[in-house]
Amino acid sequence: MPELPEVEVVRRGIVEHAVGAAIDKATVYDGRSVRRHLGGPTDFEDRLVGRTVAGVGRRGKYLWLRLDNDDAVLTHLGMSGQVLIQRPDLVAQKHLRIVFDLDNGRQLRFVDQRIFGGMLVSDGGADLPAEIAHIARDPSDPAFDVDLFAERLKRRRTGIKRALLDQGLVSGIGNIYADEALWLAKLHYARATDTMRKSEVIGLLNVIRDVFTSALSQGGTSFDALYVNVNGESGYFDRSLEAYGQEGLPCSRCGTPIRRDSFMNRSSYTCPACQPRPRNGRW
DNA sequence: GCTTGCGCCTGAATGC
DNA sequence: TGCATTCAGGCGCAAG
Repeated sequence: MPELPEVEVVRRGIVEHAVGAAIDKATVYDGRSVRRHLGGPTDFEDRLVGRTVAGVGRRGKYLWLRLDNDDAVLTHLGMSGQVLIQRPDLVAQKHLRIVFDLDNGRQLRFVDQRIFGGMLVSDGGADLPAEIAHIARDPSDPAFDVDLFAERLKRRRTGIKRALLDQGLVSGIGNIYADEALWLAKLHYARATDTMRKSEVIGLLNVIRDVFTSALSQGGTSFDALYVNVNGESGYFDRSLEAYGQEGLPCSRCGTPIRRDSFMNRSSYTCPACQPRPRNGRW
């Protein structure tokens, strides 16, 4: 699924290939991809015709097209979403859900196999859509407030992984990203947030930033004018994972087999030696 | 107010 | 072979 670096790559791709273009026509092929747009598919389409894309914003894994009337097209890729900029004559993808015909001779296509993602028109949301005002900044955002984050962690009564996955606390971190960051920082997912030392919090944030930065430098070259890369299998799956999905394989630091635990209806991977379970851990 | 768990989806992988 | 079941995941929402 697209992780934070991939979403930023998509944002930059849209900036390059769609900003300044007007939307001649919008077509929703699957209403489920706009289910969060309360006015329904027809209203969604109608409100975009004639609008110009003035810019592209991002908060966590959410993207939005800033429109010239101060509205926004809020977009989330979910687990399998792609945004493609293509020629209109290219054959439609199997899971093509939404198409914008742009006046620059291109189409902006939203393709999403599992429909966990979607789009909606946000009233007056060009600056920051109200629908995502509750989403925190990501650790690579210059305005991310480390002190505030550490303080809020301290007040939580939960485990560090839950906290990392809570987009209201810090955004952009999914299950894979969380497991890899915790492995790098040698922290167990059940570590109680209120026992975290400031230095540990800072170390964890630095690890997350490092992964983001290196992924971004690699992802930035992987698309051209006709394809804004959001390949669902790119990014993390191209890199070598240290913990996620490595059950039974030796930890690259110490050789202990990586273990898999069921956690929050999904999997968590840890090195039992490098990341020992805390005595007073919290889920 | 905070924490926890469900349900939305598809298709690949697995089980019988 | 073929059908049925399980699993993966982000996020909104409701229940605790």
